[in-house]
Amino acid sequence: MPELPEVEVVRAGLAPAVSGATVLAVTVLDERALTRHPGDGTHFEGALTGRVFRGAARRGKFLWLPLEPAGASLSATEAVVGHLGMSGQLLLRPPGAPAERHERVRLDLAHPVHGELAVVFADQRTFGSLALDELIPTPDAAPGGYGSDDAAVPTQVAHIARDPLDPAFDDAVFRSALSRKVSAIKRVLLDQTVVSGIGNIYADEALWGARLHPETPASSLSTRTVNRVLHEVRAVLEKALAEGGTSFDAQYVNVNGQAGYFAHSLHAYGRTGQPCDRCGRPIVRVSFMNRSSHYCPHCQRMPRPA
DNA sequence: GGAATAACCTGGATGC
DNA sequence: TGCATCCAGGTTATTC
Repeated sequence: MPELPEVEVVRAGLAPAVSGATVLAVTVLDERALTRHPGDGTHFEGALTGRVFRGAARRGKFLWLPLEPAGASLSATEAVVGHLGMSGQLLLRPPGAPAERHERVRLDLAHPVHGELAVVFADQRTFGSLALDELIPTPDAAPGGYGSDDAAVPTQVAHIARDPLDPAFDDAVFRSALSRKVSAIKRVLLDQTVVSGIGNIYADEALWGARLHPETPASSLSTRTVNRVLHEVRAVLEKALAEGGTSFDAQYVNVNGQAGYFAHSLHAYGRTGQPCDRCGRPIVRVSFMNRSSHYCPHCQRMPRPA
């Protein structure tokens, strides 16, 4: 499932291909891919055709492609915002390539150096989406996301917190937010308004690394423990990024359709019944927030109530 | 206002 | 073999 490392791999692959490229044509095959777009498919096609992309940026699991000002919107700044949901893929294909399975939207581009190419948005479970959105200034005047120097962020991403790998991420703000949350630490890690980019896989992995039970109340954690959680979150995200992300099946691939290798490095997620890499006792799986939590009941014990 | 829960969605895996 | 059911989970609307 695309979390921060997977989305960053996609962003890094898209950036050189779309920067400076002109949109020749847009084909919307399934309007369910435009649930976040304010208009219909025809509007999306008309609004994008002829526009020029400036690059590719990302915050958490959201990525966006800023556009050069054009036509009536000379004074406005806009971007195509994308979210991969659970199964979305953004693929680079040669012009005229046959339709991908579950292809929803195709952008035909002309790049000044690379020539013509197609950006294909394919999505099996249709949780992902594309949208044309306005860019607004960031409150802290720092770059809106990784991959862009512009202090701007799409309106649809403005409520999302910065991710732990963002140079502008404020550790003190994160510690303060946790101290006010009575919810379980895993629930807080999945809350994209507190810290972005972490999904079920990396939350389980970071908590395993920090030796914390997923149900531990966030507000009960000491400053030292919160720092340990942050350290583990960053470590697991950076390692996953270096290994190209986590792929269990065909649901996550980079822009060239290749899978990542981080699934081989997992310690907790998806290892139900297998021995813990620290103590050898079996990893357990429990239901949590309509999904699953994987942890070692020996290494990650629930603290006793005060 | 904060926290918890349900709904959205498709296809693979599993059981009968 | 075919059908029904379960499961995966990011985001958001709804409910408490």
